[in-house]
Amino acid sequence: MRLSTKSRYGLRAMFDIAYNCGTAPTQIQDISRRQHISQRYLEQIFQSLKKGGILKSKRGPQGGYMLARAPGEITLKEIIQATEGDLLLVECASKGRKKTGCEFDGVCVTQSVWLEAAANLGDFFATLTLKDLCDRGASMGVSREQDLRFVYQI
Amino acid sequence: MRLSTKSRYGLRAMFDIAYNCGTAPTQIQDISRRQHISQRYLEQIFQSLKKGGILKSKRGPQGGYMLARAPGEITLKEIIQATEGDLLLVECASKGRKKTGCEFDGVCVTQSVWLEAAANLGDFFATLTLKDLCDRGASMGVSREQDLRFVYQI
DNA sequence: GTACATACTGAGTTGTACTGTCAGGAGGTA
DNA sequence: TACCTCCTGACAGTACAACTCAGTATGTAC
Repeated sequence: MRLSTKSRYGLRAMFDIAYNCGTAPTQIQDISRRQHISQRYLEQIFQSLKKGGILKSKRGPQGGYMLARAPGEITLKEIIQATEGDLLLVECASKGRKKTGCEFDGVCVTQSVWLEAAANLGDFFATLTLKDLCDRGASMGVSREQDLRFVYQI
Repeated sequence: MRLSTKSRYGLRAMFDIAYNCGTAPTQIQDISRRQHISQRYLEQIFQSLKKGGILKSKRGPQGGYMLARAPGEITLKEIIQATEGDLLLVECASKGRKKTGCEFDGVCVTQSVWLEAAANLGDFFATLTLKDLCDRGASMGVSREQDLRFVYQI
């Protein structure tokens, strides 16, 4: 049971934007450099996050990506759901979706367990926001990069 | 993020043993038939469960598999750990193990999140035992198979 | 309206781990 | 000795994750 790298990278990138930049658009190449994630791959991940409604983009010079809402309003659950597609532990526990094809669907003791566990995990991630991560970062002393563009623009 | 089929099948099989049979050895072919899991594949899974110390086996005629402890003493956490190998959400959050190779190891905000989430999930599975599942099965009205061997042995 | 910077899209590639299958061996019981 | 059951390791196929690439669209500045 592993989260895909899309979730791991996605969370790191979202944190990176929230932590290093305020409301200014962040370019993908900067995030790529800071987080050591392939630029091309990040582009792909960011499309998922955009579809999830938690990331906005702006094209052209001085363009880039920015959070769609305030960091305190974006939960980790949303981020993981956007990158992972869902928050299920097993395929057959997709409550409310169309039939799963499992012959034991509905009369399976373990199915109920997977459902509860997934809900449990979802609740945990829902309690955390990007702002919480920023606070952690600050207290852990994670270095915060100055936005170099302003330096050169003086 | 999905659990492997080894965990799903493993839990189903453990439940099957606890639910359908008491202390008598259960043969793999019976479990295979009831749970619709390939016999060969089950053998493989059961080796993991044996290594985890929650399943015992007996060879020869009237042999089979039995729970190593009482159903109330076997938690789902043990079962999943035995089949899954661990209970991590990401590779880099393997607390206490040797270095993971991640360049952000130790100074990563997200790492701490994955650790907590995994601990959370582990705690959830630790609160449930096979006995709990049997209770659920009974109240859900899951059919319990009579042990056919005794019928034919009259 | 040209040049440039940035995001956007979809198709390709590669590796590896999951999900089994198979053949044969080992160990008990009668 | 015969049979039953578990045990083991090797093997195969397939799907998916994890990227990579080429090219396109769209916005800003001059």
